[in-house]
Amino acid sequence: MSDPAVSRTLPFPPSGADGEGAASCSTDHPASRVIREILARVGDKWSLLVIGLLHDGPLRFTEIQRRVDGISHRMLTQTLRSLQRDGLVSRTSYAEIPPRVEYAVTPLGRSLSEPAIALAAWAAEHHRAILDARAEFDGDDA
Amino acid sequence: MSDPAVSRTLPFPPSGADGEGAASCSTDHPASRVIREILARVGDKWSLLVIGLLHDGPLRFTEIQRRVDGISHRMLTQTLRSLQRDGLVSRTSYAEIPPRVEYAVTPLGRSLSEPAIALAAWAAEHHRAILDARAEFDGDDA
DNA sequence: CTGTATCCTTTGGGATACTG
DNA sequence: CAGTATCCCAAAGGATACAG
Repeated sequence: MSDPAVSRTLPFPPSGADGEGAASCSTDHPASRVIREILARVGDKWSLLVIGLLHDGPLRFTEIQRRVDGISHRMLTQTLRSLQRDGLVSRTSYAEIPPRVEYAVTPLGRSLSEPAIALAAWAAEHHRAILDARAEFDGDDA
Repeated sequence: MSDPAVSRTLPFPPSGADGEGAASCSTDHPASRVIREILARVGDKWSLLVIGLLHDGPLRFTEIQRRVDGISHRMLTQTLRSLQRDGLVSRTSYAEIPPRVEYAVTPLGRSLSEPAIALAAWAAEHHRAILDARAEFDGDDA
């Protein structure tokens, strides 16, 4: 893990001290935009799931659908298009009958796995604590 | 391999060396549920934003609303309730007139900032690559 | 098998008015 | 100031049918 200049700062400077400089940001909330963009990209219901699944190796359309439990035909197509568009997965179609298409994560997509896994690890670690807090909040009127 | 010789466009090992162990999907999909739960929790439009904002220190309701650009009164209440319920932020109300309520991140909420920041760092780092990939995908029919 | 288009239900979320 | 409730619209997403 390489953490060059991204020290343990907060995602939100109190009054807009910009350190990212990702694009043309002349507005007031630079880090907000960053977080918003991640969420817009991988915050949907299936993207991270597909990325994680393909981490093991290339898979065909139907195989992905079989493995990602609950995803609809429509959403899988849509998710894969979106990921492909952003350069996170690659699509390779073979001119055969019946048609065969394989999807694989790109290096960029693979690099996303690292923070994603970190987040998943956090969830796994604190899952119980959240459930406890929730239970206490819900039925605390005792 | 009973596979016809078709040139693969991508140099990808079928099984990457996974060192994390937290989100590997090879055997079952235990990570799917975990990822789904995180996304359901912090994948919404405002939760991470509020968590990040409160990282600096406790803030009052109106102050949060002022700082999180674009959030509506309704969504702020709802977001704070949700975060409080999950034990990520704490709510302290002072019996004064006019009423004063302060919100602060709990240790649990603070621990979430770390992977969240990692994800934000990833986004900042690869933002340009994504934009490039997208531009190429969109207007590639030249 | 893979992909697109249509339909329809559910949910997220903004605006606003009202209460303590 | 902080919170709740109502209304309403737009986006997400599932089901299905159809095409290559």
